[in-house]
Amino acid sequence: MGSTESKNKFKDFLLSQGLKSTNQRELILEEFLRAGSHLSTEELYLRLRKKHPRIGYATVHRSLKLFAQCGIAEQRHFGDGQARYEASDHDEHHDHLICVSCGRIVEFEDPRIEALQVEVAGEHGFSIERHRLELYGSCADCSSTT
Amino acid sequence: MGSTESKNKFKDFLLSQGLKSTNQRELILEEFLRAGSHLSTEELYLRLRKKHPRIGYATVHRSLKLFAQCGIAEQRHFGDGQARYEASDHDEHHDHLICVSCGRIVEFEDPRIEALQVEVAGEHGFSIERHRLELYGSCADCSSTT
DNA sequence: GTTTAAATTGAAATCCGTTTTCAATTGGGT
DNA sequence: ACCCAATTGAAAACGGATTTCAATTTAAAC
Repeated sequence: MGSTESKNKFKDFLLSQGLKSTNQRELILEEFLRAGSHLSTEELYLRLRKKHPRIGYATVHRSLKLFAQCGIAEQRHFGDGQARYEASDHDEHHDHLICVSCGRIVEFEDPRIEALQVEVAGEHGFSIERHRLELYGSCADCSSTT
Repeated sequence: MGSTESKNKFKDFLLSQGLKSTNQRELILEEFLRAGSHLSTEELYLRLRKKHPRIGYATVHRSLKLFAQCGIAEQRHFGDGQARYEASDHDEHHDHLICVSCGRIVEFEDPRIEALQVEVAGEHGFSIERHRLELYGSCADCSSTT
């Protein structure tokens, strides 16, 4: 999903919900899209504060929730206790590789794994809505340094 | 891992660490093993309190951490914001199916998925230490009721 | 351009699960 | 029985997420 596309989608969402388009929301969305992946609320807030010191944490928090509601962002939890958000691609789902040493996060997808998940769930009578797959280990850089 | 086996392992662990075997720890371990799977600290605490009102929440919390340290329990997070503990089988790893409607948690394992995970990680230069796979959907009971 | 009602904002307060503090108690080696 | 270290439970502290509320801003109506 392109940057412009996300912005339009967000505007449509605001309109459809009777919500208002504000300067803060635009700034936060822009920084969110620019910053790239897997930011926590805190991290995004700190980045924004450099250029726009008057934006409050609560507004960043609320904006991220709106982004998630309207489908341009997704909330993730990687076990460090804080929520992270990523821009959503929507058609293509992906999972994550997380380096336990340096914290690097790599996205991947594998249709074979997805297919097996559906199969296994079916064997237990479940129909899957969504899933979470995270692989924790050492990335190439960190493996070689040890 | 059997109940007796877990208890012995815990006692060995306590000894090896210079920690003490106390009445509370025994009671908490027993209830934990009896209660079965995926309890939160709060839930275990409430169960214990019925029979042993003098056991404090903090002690339950600390005991669960000890169980995890010594390998007879594992901490899990299923996205409802609180940690859950399950008795660990140790040789056989398993993943989880979670019913989003009734909260039922089913364990499963699939060597084919595990193998693919290793393969995919390798393609990105990662060596896996551990992983987390959770499938969220509707169980048979809840699917039929809708 | 004004007016107006409703939504939004930011600072601070609150929430809620987790973890720590600390004085009192208990375990277990001597 | 004595001693010292570990343990306990109540309460406080913690940390991230969320809410409150008075002041401000939006945008629709006039």
